Amino acid sequence: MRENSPVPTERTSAGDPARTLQLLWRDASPDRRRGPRRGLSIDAVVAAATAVADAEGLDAVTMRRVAQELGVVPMTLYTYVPGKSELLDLMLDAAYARMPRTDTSGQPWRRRVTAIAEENKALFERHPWAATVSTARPPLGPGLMAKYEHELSALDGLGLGDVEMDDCLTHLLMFVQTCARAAAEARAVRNDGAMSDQQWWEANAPLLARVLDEKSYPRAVRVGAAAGAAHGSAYDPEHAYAFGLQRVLDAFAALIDRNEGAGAH
Amino acid sequence: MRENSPVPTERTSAGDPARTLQLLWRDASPDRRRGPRRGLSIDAVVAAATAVADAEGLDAVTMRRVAQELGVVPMTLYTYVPGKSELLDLMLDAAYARMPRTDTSGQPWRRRVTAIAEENKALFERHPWAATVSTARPPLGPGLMAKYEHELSALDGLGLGDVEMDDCLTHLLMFVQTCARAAAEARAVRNDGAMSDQQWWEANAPLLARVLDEKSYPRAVRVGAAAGAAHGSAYDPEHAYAFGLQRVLDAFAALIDRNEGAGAH
DNA sequence: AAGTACACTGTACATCGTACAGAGTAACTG
DNA sequence: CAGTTACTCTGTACGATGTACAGTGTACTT
Repeated sequence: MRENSPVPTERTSAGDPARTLQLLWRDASPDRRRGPRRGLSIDAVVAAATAVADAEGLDAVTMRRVAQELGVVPMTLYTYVPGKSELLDLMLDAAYARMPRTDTSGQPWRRRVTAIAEENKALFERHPWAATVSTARPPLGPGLMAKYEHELSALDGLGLGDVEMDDCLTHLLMFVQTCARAAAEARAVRNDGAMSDQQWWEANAPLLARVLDEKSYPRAVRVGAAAGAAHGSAYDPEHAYAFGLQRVLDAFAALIDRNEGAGAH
Repeated sequence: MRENSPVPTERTSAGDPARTLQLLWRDASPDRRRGPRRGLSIDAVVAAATAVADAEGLDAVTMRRVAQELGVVPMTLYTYVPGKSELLDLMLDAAYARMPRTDTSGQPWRRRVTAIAEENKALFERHPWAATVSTARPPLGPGLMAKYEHELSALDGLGLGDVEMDDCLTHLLMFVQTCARAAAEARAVRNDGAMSDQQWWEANAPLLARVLDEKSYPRAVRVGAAAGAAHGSAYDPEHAYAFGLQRVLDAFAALIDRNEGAGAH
């Protein structure tokens, strides 16, 4: 039997924001700490948690598991990190910080924007869990800041206003993250139960055919069949990304042209 | 202290797919059932769960809670539904089924597509939890089918191929759902802890100002400030939706024009 | 009247984040 | 040097969750 429950979106940034910021920026108040020397470091904890998440998904990242990975009892982690949410914040910001940022200055804007999309896609491929961490109240750490600065530079000089630049970037990043999340879910479902995509469709097809007559749902049946045939399966995340990215680029083109037209007069 | 853990995306469709389909289509094998009469109905269970989810969010939807709402012991629910995932499937498909579907035939395509977006936006406003339920392996019930059929009709007759129609619809729906999810998360964060958005920023501002010098992140500081000033807060879901929808429409326009151009010759 | 399939109940388990209280250690204070 | 204090690390414990499993009683079929 598979777990069939809601897909949890993990929240970040729960506790004291100031403390969280200090952690993100590694602003350890260098008071000569008294007691025993610390056996670990924040970075070690973050690295261990990230390793677990990369290898086995976010669900496997439990305080118990991370502690075990570090040869320590679970509660020990709480001397490094206020709680699990903050740990996720740190993981995410660290992942942002590690992203390679290719310099595309001088290249045409479509290539620049595509590079941003690809960099984010690569992030979510290396760290699928990152796509499923909620970023309401994002981790305002050095990683996110460097990422934001870098990505804005790809949208600079196109005649967009500051707010428009932010809007466009948000739009693009939401798109890439949504694709990554969908891909991660698709992968999770595939590996989850004993049931492959194929088996699932084979199990559903007969009953579905009986109940889904072409008279009631003519377009749905036709288009669903066409789409299913085009990409091999019910849903092809890679195709959705490729298609969607072209749409986003077209949309930006229209916006830029409009601004140029307005600016030209 | 707030919960700071990952935001769970609930999964659907875990158990036997055939059984799930039977439930979705209410294909109760009408074998003369033997034992005592059932005190409840699937619809009652789904309605109770939906009411809880609407009022208190998906986290409040536990088997214990739904059972209590129905004056029944938790395990009783399992005689109506194989598990929680299937319950979520049923909730979602029922919500799809209830969506009002405005007839926009004859109207210009931008208005038709906008109507689709608005209908989905309204769904997620009435049922915020619906945006957070994962739909890898969506609930292939009558609600989804009716929704799919209806939405395809808005994209019909524009010169798009069948696969393109599906791609466009997927792109649009992913966009709306992502906005709704972000809005739901923003709302959750607001109501979650004792901390309002304002308090959070006020708590963060001093430390952030100290660490975020304009030399290192010139664009980020400038654009971030501009965006924050434009909409009142750090993130304005309503604005992101309005902006993004125009982009999606522009993108569809480009695709349609291209097809017309190709078709014209 | 006997048998059977089913609805419903109660208890129980593993898992999670983390509160809380204790034990030991190193630096500061005198 | 001794005493205090702040800190690290540990062990135990709690409430919550989905649901497996083993009853208990009911209404239909034979």
